[in-house]
This record gives sequence, structure tokens and C-alpha cells, in this order.
Amino acid sequence: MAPSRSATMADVARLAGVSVATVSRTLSGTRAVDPAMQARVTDAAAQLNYQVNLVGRALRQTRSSTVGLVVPDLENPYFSALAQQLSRVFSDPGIDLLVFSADGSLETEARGVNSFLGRQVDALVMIPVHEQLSEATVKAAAAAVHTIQLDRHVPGTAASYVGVSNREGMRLVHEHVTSCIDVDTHPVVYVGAAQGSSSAHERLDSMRRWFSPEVPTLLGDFSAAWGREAAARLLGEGWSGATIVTAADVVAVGVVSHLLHQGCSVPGDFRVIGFDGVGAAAFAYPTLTTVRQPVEQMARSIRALVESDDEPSSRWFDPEMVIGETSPGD
Amino acid sequence: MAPSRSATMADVARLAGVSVATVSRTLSGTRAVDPAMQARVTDAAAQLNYQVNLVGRALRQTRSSTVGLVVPDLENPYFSALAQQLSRVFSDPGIDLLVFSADGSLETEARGVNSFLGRQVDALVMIPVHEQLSEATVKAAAAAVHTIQLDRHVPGTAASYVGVSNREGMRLVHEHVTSCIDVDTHPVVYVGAAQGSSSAHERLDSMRRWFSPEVPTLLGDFSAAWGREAAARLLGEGWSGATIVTAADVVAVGVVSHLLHQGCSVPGDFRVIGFDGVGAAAFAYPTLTTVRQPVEQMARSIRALVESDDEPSSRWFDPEMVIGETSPGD
DNA sequence: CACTCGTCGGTAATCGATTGCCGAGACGTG
DNA sequence: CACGTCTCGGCAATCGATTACCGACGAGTG
Repeated sequence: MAPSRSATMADVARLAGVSVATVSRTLSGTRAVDPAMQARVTDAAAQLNYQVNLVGRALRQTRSSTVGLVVPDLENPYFSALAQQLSRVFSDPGIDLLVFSADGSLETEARGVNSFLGRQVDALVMIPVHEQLSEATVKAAAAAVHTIQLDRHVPGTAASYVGVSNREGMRLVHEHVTSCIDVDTHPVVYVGAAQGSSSAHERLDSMRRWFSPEVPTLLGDFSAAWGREAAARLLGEGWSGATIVTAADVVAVGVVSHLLHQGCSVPGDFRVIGFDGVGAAAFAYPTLTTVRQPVEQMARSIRALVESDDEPSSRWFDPEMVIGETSPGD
Repeated sequence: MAPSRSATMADVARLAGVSVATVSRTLSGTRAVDPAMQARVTDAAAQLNYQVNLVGRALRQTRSSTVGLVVPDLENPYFSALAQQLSRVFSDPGIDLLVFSADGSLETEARGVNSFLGRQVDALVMIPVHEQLSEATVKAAAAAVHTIQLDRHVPGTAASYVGVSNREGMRLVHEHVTSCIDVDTHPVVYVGAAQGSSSAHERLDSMRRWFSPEVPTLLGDFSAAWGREAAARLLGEGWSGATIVTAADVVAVGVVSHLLHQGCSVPGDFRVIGFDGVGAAAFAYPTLTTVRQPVEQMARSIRALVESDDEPSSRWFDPEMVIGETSPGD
């Protein structure tokens, strides 16, 4: 296409025969303008197809009506669900949510944060890639702009945090499992993630707390491939009849898939429990028993934090248990 | 936090005892600078923790090392896979890919495009929400900046296009179906999407072309919920033994899920075929027979288009058939 | 009528960087 | 030694908007 230089406010002013100040005031409604001039300006703007240059505006105002979101990975359905909910709640007050994927890399994450800071975002929401190693990046962000950590957090930073109570989530799992399964004859194992995120960390700790410090544990990452591999190991090690609690739905989907492919019955031979409760997993076969995070509430809470200019604060939401077909009902 | 105003180039210049021009040239490497001064500048910048203000730079350069991506919806795994691949390929040349979700709305889509245009993105990639109704938005984008339509396109615009050949995809489906299923005894039905996107349109046309103009068709949208509903209708209307071709994996997942829940066997009683071949669907149970789009190649092709400054051009990629467990193997 | 006050257009400074141009000094050459 | 050439620091213009301030004008008041 012919990326022809687009019209500026000066062009509009010239055509309308007024000063740029009048154009600015007319278009942004900052101050009253004589109706006759107003009409001339709007006509001229329409005729030139004028679009405000947000870079110029941002430079002058040191704000940009933009909130940045940095996620570790967009293919994880839990993260994309959060991104979608956030863009929805910010759409209403006219704030653009821009999403940047760190692609699992600390360097890329730092680049994304710097990029947003340099672009004068009004606030920054981030799901830190790593519990310790993202610390410098989170601190840099928090020093420059209102920063909110989401889902995962780096301990000891002064930034706000919004997430789910993993302890409560695992308590619900424990309650469900003990109420409908004989734990003595059916061992419980945990298939989690080790990659150094606070959620992986907290979920493992909570598993140990509610079940037993010695609960058998396999740690990998947040992926379906890891779920399949873990299931294969469990079968190989003779954990027949186990109840498999996982750190995320994507992992659970992999576990279930492998078990069914090996001819096992779920929830007959094995029971599988997920975590997150968002995305297409709810529609899979069999439907997953999982801990659902209140994604929409979390998104609204973040908007509230961004709008209010309070001290950094943290908010943990309680998840809810969703009984599917991978565990027996009550 | 204390969102303290951060250091500017003038601050660095003052501390280092040089002019801003020297600071700029040192930090960006635009022109040679005396090593001694260079050291003074780098030290001062480090000491003040200086971060370049990208808004100022973008205003001056009328570029921003940024590419915008506007998608209709982030929860659709196909779109988030594209977003992820794109951010990966642009990461290398140091371009930031920013993603905006239109949330299925034409107004929001227009807002996102204007927002990116106003932010001086170097190029804009978009998956138009609607085949006709997004026309004005796509044209506005193409008139202002190098614009590439992805996956879906609005006919008659001069913007580039990158996508998959839906006709070839459906040819592969036809080939697979006729080679391993007796089409006379097992009717073929199509569960598609009507929402006015070019991909929905082309897939339906291609179905009719390769199978029959009268192929029985149910049209809904691109969601698992629609897949379930469509499956329920097919069961209600007595289409036992049918081969169900769908417009997308998410739809196929819904179809399979409903069929299995109703006690049908797949691929015994029904065969189901998806389209897209990305995301967790590959790991579901049973694994889906589907048409896989070469997402990574498409992303690289987009980068090439952005980097070269050629005339708008279109490129269709050939998909490949992936035989899963929802249809009989050869 | 003289004076005050409110309304509203225009002038110019400003946000933070990049860059064209000038000129000072170093260096090489005949 | 004179002169051309190259290197590199600094001045100031520039990108496109917003906005503090000034001043002209009209209305209201005693």
C-alpha cells in the first residue's frame, strides 16, 4: 500500500483556518470552542481523514491510555484466557490492553517490560516467568510504573499481586478426594511443575500440607507433553489405582490422554484432577475434574487496582471445585 | 511503588558533562564517539539507570520497531498459536510484537487498528473479524502502514495476505475420506461456521467442490460449544454412521466429546475430521484426524513480507493431513 | 461611562529523542 | 608550511501533540 504520510493537526488547522490549539481543543473537548469554528475543524478533520498521532500525545502527556501485559507464553490456554478477560475489562474505560509474549525467556521478558515502560504504559501487568530470576525485571517495572503481578509473583517485591489461593485450591482437592475415594487403598500422587514459578511452588507446598509431606511427586513443566510422560512413568512404576493430582489442566489432559491410550479406565483405574478450569479442556472427553480459577473476577480486580492509585496490595481469590468425569462424583 | 519520573537523556548528558547528541550517539551507536567520552556516558547512564524513552524516539523517527497484531479472539487456540509463532520470529530482529484482541467486535477491532496506527507501528498484521464488515478498517490500516492480513482476508483490498489454501486442505480431506471410507454407505456431513470470515467461507465452498454441492451442512461458529450442539442435532436427525468434517479443531473437539458422551464410538460409528492442527487438541483423547496448517512457515513468511518493502502480495501455504484416531488409518 | 470579570483564540513552550549542519582540531601530502 | 580531508562534539531544528499564558472582546455592574 502507499503508506502516505497522514494528516497532522497542523494540516487540519491550515485547512480550517484556525490555530492548532483550537483544533486540539475541539477534537479533545478540553475547553469550550465557538460552535462555528468547531464545525470548521470537524469538517476539515473529516475531509483530511485526520487521525490523532498517539505518539505525539503520549510524549506530551506522559501517559498513553495503554496497559501492557507480559505473559510467559500465549499457547498456554490459562494465560490466553487471562489475556482475553483483561482486554475485555479494559475495553470499557477505553484503555487498550497490549499483550507481549516472553516466550518463556527471561531476556525476552525483560525486553518486553522495557518496551512497555519506554512506551509510557499507564500500568503494567505481568505474569513473571520465574520466581527468583525475574526479580530484577519486576523491580525495574515497579520502580517506573504501577505494576501488578498476576498468577505468579516474585516474593519480596513491592508490586501488587492478584492471583488465586493455591492453598485453598488444594484444600478443595483434598476435600473432594477424601470424600469420594478411599485414600488408604488408592494412593495419591502429584504431577507438578518444577520450573520455578510461584504457582508451581505453592501448589506443591499445599499438596504436601493437605495430603502428606511425603506425597509421591513427579515434577516437570506446564505442558500436555509432560503430562503424557508423567503418566507413562507412573504406569511403568506400577502405580495402578492411583489418584493423580496435577498442577494444571494442560498437564491433566496429557495424563488422561496417555492413560486412555494405554487402555486404562478413568475414573475406574485412575482418577485425574486438574487445576485452572479454563479453555477447551472443559469440553474434552472425559470432562476434567478441576479447580476453577475465577478469571473474570481476577481481571476486574486488576482493573480496579489500575484505576485506584493506592499503595501496592495483594489479593488472593478463592477458586471453586468443578467435578467432572475423571473422578467419581460424591 | 514510587513511579518516580525516570532519567532522560538530558540528565545523562549533564552528569557526563557532554551534550545530548553525544549521549544519543553513544547509546545508539549511530556515529563514532571518542572512547573516553563513550565511557563517561555509559557510566552516567548506568548510574542513573537510564532507559531510552521509546515514545520520544518513535516521534522523531516515525518508526517504532514494533509490529501490531490484531486478532478476533485470544482464546481460540489457533489464533494464540499464530500470535506465539509471530512473536517468536520477530523477536530475533529485535522487533516487538504487540497483540491486541478485538474480542469479536468490529468496533473494538477498529479501535485496535487505530491505536496501532497512532502508535506508529512499522507494520500491522491482522486477522479480520469479518469478511465484509471489516473492510473499512482493513483499508484504513493499509492506507497508513504496511498491512498484512492473516488467515482471513477481506476481498478487494490492496493489503497483503498470508494464509492456508483451504481448497487444498479440503482436497486432502476428500482424498483421505474416499480412500478409507465407503462414501456410499457412510454419508459425509459438514459442520462449519457461518460467521462471515473468509476461511469459513472458503472451507464451505471447498467442501462443496470436492464432495458435492449438496453436502449436508450445519453452520455455527468456531467454538467447541457449537460442535457439541451440532453433534446433538446430527444424532437427533438420525445421521448415524456419518463422517463429520468440521471447519476447525475446536469444533471437532466439541463434536467428538458429545458423541462419546452419548455412547457412540469414534471412529466406529462416526468419523470426525478437524482443521488447524495446532494446540492441545493434538494431545486429546482420541487424537484428532485433522488438516495441519504450517503455522511456523506462515509466521516466517510474514516476517519476510514486513522486512521486504515490496508491493502487497498474497501467499497461500499448503496444509498437510494428519491422521489421528477419529478416522480409520489407511 | 469606567471598571471588572468571564470567555475563548492564538502564541509559544514543552514532552524526549534523533540528526543535519557547522566548525575545531588532527593528520597527511606536496 | 599551506592546504585538503577526515573525525567527531555541539547547536538547534524537528517529529506531533497538549497546555500555560496572554490578550482581545463582550457582558454585567455601580
